[in-house]
Amino acid sequence: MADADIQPIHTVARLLGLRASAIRYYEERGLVEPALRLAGRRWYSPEQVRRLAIIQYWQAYGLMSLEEIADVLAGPKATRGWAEIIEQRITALDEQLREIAGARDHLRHVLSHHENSAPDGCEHYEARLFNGLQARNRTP
Amino acid sequence: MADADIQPIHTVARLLGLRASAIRYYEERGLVEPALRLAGRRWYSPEQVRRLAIIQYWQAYGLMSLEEIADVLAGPKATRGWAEIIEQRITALDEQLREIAGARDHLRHVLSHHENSAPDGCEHYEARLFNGLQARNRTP
DNA sequence: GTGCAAGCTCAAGCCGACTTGAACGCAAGT
DNA sequence: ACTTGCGTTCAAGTCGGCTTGAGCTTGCAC
Repeated sequence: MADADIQPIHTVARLLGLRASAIRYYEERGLVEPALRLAGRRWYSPEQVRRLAIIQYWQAYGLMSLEEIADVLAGPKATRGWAEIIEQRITALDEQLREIAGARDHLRHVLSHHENSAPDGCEHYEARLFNGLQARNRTP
Repeated sequence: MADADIQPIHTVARLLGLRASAIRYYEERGLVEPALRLAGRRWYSPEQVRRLAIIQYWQAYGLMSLEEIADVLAGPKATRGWAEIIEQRITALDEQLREIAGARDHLRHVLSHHENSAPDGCEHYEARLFNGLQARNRTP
């Protein structure tokens, strides 16, 4: 019954909505390995499929780079900064949530107040636009 | 007094936290033009600076591609789908907000429940991971 | 008038995340 | 025996968004 769960690359790819080439690429980058190779061909166990799903999930919308995912998946044994990476990510995601919500409201505003004009040249923008700026310019 | 508001490229770049090369690139892609050229050199009015700020704001976090921003900035006169582009973006941003919030909670969970183990191999994941999958696999 | 920093243009390079193409391997069906 | 159809490797290409480098021009200070 255990062997029935093991799947070839295209099956996994189709299940996850990935291309086989992407899976091979993840392997090349050290993120995942097939459970087994038969005559050179890759076979994946449910465990690896889950791992691929995690990779895909974390990587969606560019939330984490493959390298960061690799670090996190390697776990505490391999990476000193494991928890730190995740904490940083959480902070970054919170920031990102605020930014995106702001951008969305901003677009809603454009839609409701500027139906007959290009969206630039409106004073309503100023505040939001340049608030963001001040935040960004603290660093450089 | 109006002329006092007009600024050369590096001043604008510094103000916005951009590189001059990025501003030239935006111009090449048709997103912005200097108000004036003196002996070939670019000078920007507050209007253009605002436009650059908009570009930067919308482009942050890959929320919109430069091409989409160009379309939206071109306005109703130039683009039939102006409002549609923005509506699509709003929808996409809402979706993105949900995804990112989910990912953040997910990471929080990893942090609190897996301090001593690699984050894969945990059943808590399954639901969220494969829910997302089902959504993604409706299309292909 | 001589330097030299800053600007300009144009082409090429870079990064991440893949995809694509060429050339080949292996196993099953007819 | 041979074709079909995935599979494999490795190198090179693609895309977006810039950056960098070469080679030339300008503006300003001394």
